[in-house]
Amino acid sequence: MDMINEQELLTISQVADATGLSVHTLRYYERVGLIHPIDRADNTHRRYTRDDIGWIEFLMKLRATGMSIGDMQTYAELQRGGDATLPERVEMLKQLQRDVETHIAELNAHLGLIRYKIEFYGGIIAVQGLEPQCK
Amino acid sequence: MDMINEQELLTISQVADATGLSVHTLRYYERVGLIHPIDRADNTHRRYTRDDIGWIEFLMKLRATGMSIGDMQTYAELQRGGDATLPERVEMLKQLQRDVETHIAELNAHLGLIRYKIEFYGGIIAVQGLEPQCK
DNA sequence: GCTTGACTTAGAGCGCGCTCTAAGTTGTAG
DNA sequence: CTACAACTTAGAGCGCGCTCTAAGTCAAGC
Repeated sequence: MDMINEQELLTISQVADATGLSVHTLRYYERVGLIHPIDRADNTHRRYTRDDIGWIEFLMKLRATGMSIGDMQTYAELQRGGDATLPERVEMLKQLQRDVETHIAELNAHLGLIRYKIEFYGGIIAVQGLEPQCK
Repeated sequence: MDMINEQELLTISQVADATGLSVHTLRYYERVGLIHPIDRADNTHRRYTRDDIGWIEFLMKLRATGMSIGDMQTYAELQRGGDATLPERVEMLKQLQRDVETHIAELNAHLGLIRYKIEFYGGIIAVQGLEPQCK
């Protein structure tokens, strides 16, 4: 149906569409080493593989957890080091896990206060709405 | 025991210590309207009340949920409008609640992947550690 | 009288994470 | 042959949320 699917290679704008990142951001990520140097077709245009997309989607998840670009660079660098770097990567993931757990706990606590305020203010509004009739 | 507790008024650096914000940030928050113009002693130095601290701590919680300075300005402005603005403030809080709930759900999903990777990589490391002995 | 230290202001500067611009190349369609 | 669209690069610019600087005021202690 689609030539692109058959050759399994994607242009940068197709990857942008697929991931939600802009083409600018995709090039920026490659420039700073978050993505390995992408293979080229006709020797200039990037051609991404399905694996590249998988890695980019993983990067986006790391970002969404709050990991900094700097730490992601470290992680990407380790990844390129192969299995020998697995212990270090696991250590980074464990630290991230702790950070995210702490963050979620904090958000839940604040959520409790927000809900309380909504309830409390809601009660005041209800009373305000009643008063004119009561008088 | 402490004169400050008796007069219930605090200097900017005491508020910085109490809240964890820097004196720079406290002045910045006031400048941009997140904090109402603080009363002055000797007509220049700020003197914060306990209520001011309460408000600042609430601001910090809004920030920690990811609310932007812009939205906090809107909220602070409404707050100054008194009870008449309660419905609008409740609407903002309800939107914030939805956003935070969505964010927590996303973090939990990513946390699941992180835990899976820690497990998976941990397994590989264990096998790697065994191999030399097995040979 | 002089120094020290805590405060004041207006406004400049900064780190992060993109985001965009300018100028150029290449490939295809009309 | 020309126009157009999609890509390329190096590097500048931007929005956010602080963070800091410079210059000045003021009060207390030596």
